[in-house]
Amino acid sequence: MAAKRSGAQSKRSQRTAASPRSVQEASREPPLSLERIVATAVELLDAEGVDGLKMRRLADRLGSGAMSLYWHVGNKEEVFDLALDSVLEYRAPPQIVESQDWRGEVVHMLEDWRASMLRHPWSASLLPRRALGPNILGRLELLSKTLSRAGVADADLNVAIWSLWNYVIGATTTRASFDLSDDDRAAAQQRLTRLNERYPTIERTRLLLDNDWDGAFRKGLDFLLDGLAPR
Amino acid sequence: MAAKRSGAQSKRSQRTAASPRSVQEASREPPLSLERIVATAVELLDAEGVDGLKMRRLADRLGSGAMSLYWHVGNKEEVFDLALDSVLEYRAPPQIVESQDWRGEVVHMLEDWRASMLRHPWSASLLPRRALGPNILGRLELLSKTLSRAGVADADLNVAIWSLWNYVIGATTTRASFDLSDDDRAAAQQRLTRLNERYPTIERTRLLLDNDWDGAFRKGLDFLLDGLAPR
DNA sequence: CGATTGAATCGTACGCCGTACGAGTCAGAG
DNA sequence: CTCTGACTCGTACGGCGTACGATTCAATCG
Repeated sequence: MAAKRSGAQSKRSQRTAASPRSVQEASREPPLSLERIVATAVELLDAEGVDGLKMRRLADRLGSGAMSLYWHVGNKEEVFDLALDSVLEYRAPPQIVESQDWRGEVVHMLEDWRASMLRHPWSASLLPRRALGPNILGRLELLSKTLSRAGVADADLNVAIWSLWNYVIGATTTRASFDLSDDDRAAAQQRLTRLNERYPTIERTRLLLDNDWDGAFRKGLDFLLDGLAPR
Repeated sequence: MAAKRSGAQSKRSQRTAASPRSVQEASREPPLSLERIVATAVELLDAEGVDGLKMRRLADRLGSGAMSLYWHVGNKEEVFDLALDSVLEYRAPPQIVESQDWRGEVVHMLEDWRASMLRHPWSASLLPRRALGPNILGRLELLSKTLSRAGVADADLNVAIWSLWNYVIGATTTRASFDLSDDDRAAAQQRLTRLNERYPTIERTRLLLDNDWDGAFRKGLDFLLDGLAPR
């Protein structure tokens, strides 16, 4: 049995350091590796979107044959999982010991989360359907720890975390998919105006035209936090 | 030019009423129609999930050739759009004139929304990426109207609506994709326990094992509404 | 040193997908 | 009877994910 690669453990990559560059002096491409594959997949996803990621195209960008990828990953789904988690790394800001400003920390992390996903819009549509990678779990852990230290009872903790998670997921997926061109938005508005008698209220408040996504995210988040932990 | 079908206008289906059953007395299958296609697509999606909907398979169920569908719909994406919106119809409960209980109405509509989507789990993953059909717009309009009558200022209305929308989207997509078997859940928990030193807090509160989705949804929604419109 | 091994690469091929195209069917109108 | 237009469908094409087996090559061992 060939065994292939087993799980998430990495045992590759102590080669470049030791080998004398091999016989082929100028083989331009560095060797394939999980890291390169994931990084290139992210590039490709950024450039072409979810539907643009094809194994053949990914291999082209890597300068390799399509089937070579399957030595490093089990299948295409795994590429999605790895690309998603790789984009969600979070380094908490440096802070002198235990900050008192738990609310600021939560807002900062969630806004960073949202920003990361909007930098890679494909990630928003992927997140809800995928396995929880280490970076995602790390964010949940941080959130949990912060809220817990802020005095939220364990009994309410899960509800609080899921509420915030829901909010972030919803806001980013919506934002990512409603990022229409101005033309599209105008068309949508026209359609809505034509149906004015059916949807008078959302037409009046210009729900579909409202462009201040960042502000709305922040305001809504504040409301939610108010509800979760009244000051 | 063949013109095909133009938009959403329906001009079909005044045939069954008038025709004398045709020559072929026992052509078992009723004729193709948008309604039948959408209804069958929903069945198929329920049975096989998003990836299980193939044009050929859909045609099989309808007893027609695969290409016949393309007379009624433009492409596969349109089938998704129509199936999604068809599943989100909402009939507001009968109520004597203007109810005072705006909060109850909102909660009822949103819980119904969530229930509808969980009855058809594929719909949750589709919703954020799709066009707004009439049923979805109808729900937004109802939400908007109710909150407005409850006294929410127009300036805050959009934020309130999007916050609730985000919450529902996030909760349903998460719930639909985390609906693991007990085995899966146990495996996830094991993995988490093995990494206990990395994620102690979410391990302690059993975040991934918490099974009370309905209760969490309701509680989180209450928190959010508290924040949006303090009683 | 040559033989062996196992990690890594890749060419070919298979089955399935969405759907373009154009030929067929058939009811009703002229 | 002919014509027309709504509707159906068989065939075919290009592209997809990936199974499979051959191939390459550096490291290892007798």
